[in-house]
Amino acid sequence: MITMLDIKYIRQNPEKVKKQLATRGTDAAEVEQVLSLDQRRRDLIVQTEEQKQRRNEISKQVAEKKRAQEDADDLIAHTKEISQAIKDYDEELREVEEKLQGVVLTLPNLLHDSVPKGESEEENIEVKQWGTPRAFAFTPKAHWDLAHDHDILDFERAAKVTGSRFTFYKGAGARMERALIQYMMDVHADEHGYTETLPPYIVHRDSMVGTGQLPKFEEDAFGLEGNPYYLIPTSEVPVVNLHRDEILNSDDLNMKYVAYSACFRAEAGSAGRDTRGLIRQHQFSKVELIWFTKPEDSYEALATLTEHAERILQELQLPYRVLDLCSGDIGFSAAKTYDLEVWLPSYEDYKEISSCSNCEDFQARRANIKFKREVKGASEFVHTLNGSGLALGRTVAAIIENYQDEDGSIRIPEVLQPYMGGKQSL
RNA sequence: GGAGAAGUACUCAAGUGGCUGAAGAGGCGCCCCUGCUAAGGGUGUAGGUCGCGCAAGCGACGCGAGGGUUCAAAUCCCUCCUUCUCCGCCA
Repeated sequence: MITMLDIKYIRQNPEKVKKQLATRGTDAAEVEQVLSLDQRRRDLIVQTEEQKQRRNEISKQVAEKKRAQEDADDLIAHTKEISQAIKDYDEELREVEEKLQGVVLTLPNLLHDSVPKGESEEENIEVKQWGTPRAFAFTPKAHWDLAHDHDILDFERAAKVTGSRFTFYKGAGARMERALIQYMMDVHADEHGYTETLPPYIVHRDSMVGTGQLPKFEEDAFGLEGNPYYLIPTSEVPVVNLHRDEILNSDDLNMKYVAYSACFRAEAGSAGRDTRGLIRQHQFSKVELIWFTKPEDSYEALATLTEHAERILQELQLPYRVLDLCSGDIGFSAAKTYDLEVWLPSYEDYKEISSCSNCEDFQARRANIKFKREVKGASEFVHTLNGSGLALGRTVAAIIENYQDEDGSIRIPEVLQPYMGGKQSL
């Protein structure tokens, strides 16, 4: 039985949970339903267990009689009845548990106390700004126009090959994305101490449930027809599930993984938004940072993880800001999230390029990931964190736009030059 | 994809219908001996989930997963998953 929110906690603090979830738009009726199903479930367990205990006792007597070569027909007849009763209780129990799971798996995580209250992204709080958006002496072009001029991104032909919201990278464009992957992986693996991974891009349903994409957001995912598989929307899914159903050694925490992968998102519900360029694609690349920590370490870890992502933006000399997401904008699995937003001249605004979240024990419960402090001690759920370090398509867009010059050339950030054969500009 | 074999506790491994939550060994804990180490002797421990209970505690489930047969299943039957070996195919 998977519990996403601790069912005991809900039972003991129903009002608190209702109030908490209301700030992220969850109806109190759902909590009520959980409570009543939980009550019914426990009643059934008590009843079925009573019967099972009786059956076990009688079975023991039957065994003794049989061994003593005595007749046990009356006892056997009695057990038959009991067994039928058990079957009936178990049947109902199964139904109740299924219903309970159905509801409980769609409840979002509880928020950390520090999360600002708010309805929408309008109410996110800016906690930091780094760098200054460049004052252009000319009218800057959007990355899709620059990319067209340089013939490094081909949206038209990608549409021909696949459909809208796909991109064909070409020449220096393809090279730049590869350079960014290399550069980011090197920084995180070599300097920040992450274990480098290259995960599967396809996972099964349980993994998607484990990290919280399913069952609630089926329409956002790409499922493989005819197979119980899904394309990953982020490498957070395979990497967090790396340790599903495991009890980790306390000495091995914190565990830090960096993963590069392509990510696939159906982007249901975002028709008409960010239709041009690299900003919103069905497939994009991302370098992702994932931590497994002890509960007491997770908020310090969130700060560190966010700094690691920020460092990439700083070294690329891209102006950005950090937002503390409000209750209405925060993701389903997260208890606390900081978004990094990079300055995009074509938007004349900041645009999300990284999202760093502490999921606390929400994913750990779903994916059953625990740790032990001592050999003989009780096991506890770990905390999981994830953050983009960074999303690559948007990084390419940001570089192209922020590094353009009046003559249409695009300079290459210094840290990236060694990864691009020493080239200094396009 | 085809044909075989196997999946038991932290690890290896016995068990083929009832007295088995599961022999044995390793490991691990404690004690003794050996002036260190290695080795030896003794002894102890067995994980997890769920429920009831203020608690001590009690109970249920559990031998890859899920069903079934039976009064009773680690043990019999079915389905699935994984691993290994052989064959085919492929980057």
